[in-house]
Amino acid sequence: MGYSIGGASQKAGISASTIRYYEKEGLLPSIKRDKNGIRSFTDEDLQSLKIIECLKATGMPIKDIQKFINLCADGDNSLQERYELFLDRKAVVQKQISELKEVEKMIDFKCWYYKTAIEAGTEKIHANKSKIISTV
Amino acid sequence: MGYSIGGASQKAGISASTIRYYEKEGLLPSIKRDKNGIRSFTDEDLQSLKIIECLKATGMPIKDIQKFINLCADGDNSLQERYELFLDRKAVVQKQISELKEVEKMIDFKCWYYKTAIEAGTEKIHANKSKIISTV
DNA sequence: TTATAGTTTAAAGCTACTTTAAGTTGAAAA
DNA sequence: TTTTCAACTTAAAGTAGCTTTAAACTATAA
Repeated sequence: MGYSIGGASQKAGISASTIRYYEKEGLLPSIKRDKNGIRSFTDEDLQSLKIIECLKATGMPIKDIQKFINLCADGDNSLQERYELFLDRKAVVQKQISELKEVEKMIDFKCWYYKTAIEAGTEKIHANKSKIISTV
Repeated sequence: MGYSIGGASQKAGISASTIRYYEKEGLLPSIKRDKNGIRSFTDEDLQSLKIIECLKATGMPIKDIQKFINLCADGDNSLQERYELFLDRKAVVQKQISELKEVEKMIDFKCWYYKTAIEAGTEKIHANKSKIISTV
């Protein structure tokens, strides 16, 4: 029987309208319909959605994901190309993680900045550190 | 003298048009202009840009960043609120990091999947692992 | 003095969705 | 049996966060 779009949406944690949009953009070419035109999702379709979300999480544009989906349809001919695609994505996601760690450091600093300012009753205690601290 | 928008753009690693957009959205209320209307950025303005980028990196919408900028103008009255905002953002960024680590794991799996498939000459070696592996 | 490089604004274009509107379908309640 | 309700369908419009384009202005270097 498969899942309805509502069921697939719940299982995948993606809104139904986003799934429809992905299908329209060619990211889900294998989704079947019943005689009334209602979509029926298999477990494989849900796995495809997971891969799509994974690539999207690395910041890959929809059009590039669509190209990857096309590569999959090419079968064994595109194995090397798909391998390299994931090697590239690994580098991207590692960069993203290290950038977010820097962001976390900055946030930690701001937490300290405000905590000490609250204790002192005023932000002024951090004055004349202009090179290090902005007023924003 | 301060920096021109081009100089600020280079220093901050943000495009000039994005900076203009941020100013228009009220994220940079303190940027001065010369008599001809040309923007002049101080080092403090660049620091503000860094904080904006930091909040944006946590996925904070422009409108919420704008609210934070307004809080800053409230001075010491909003210290507690700003502190809590950064505590929230710390939790968000930590979640983002752990999610990206999961994404990296999935990519690692895909790298292994394609590497072994290339060695075998075909993706078929991974057949009947349907619960674990999708064809996409 | 005239290029050219950089600035300005407003408006249009783009991506990745989300929301709305109007219609269809199947099952449960009256 | 009828009707009502939730869930599905599509097309089109709306939104966020930029980017690009067009037309105008300005400072400096050749």
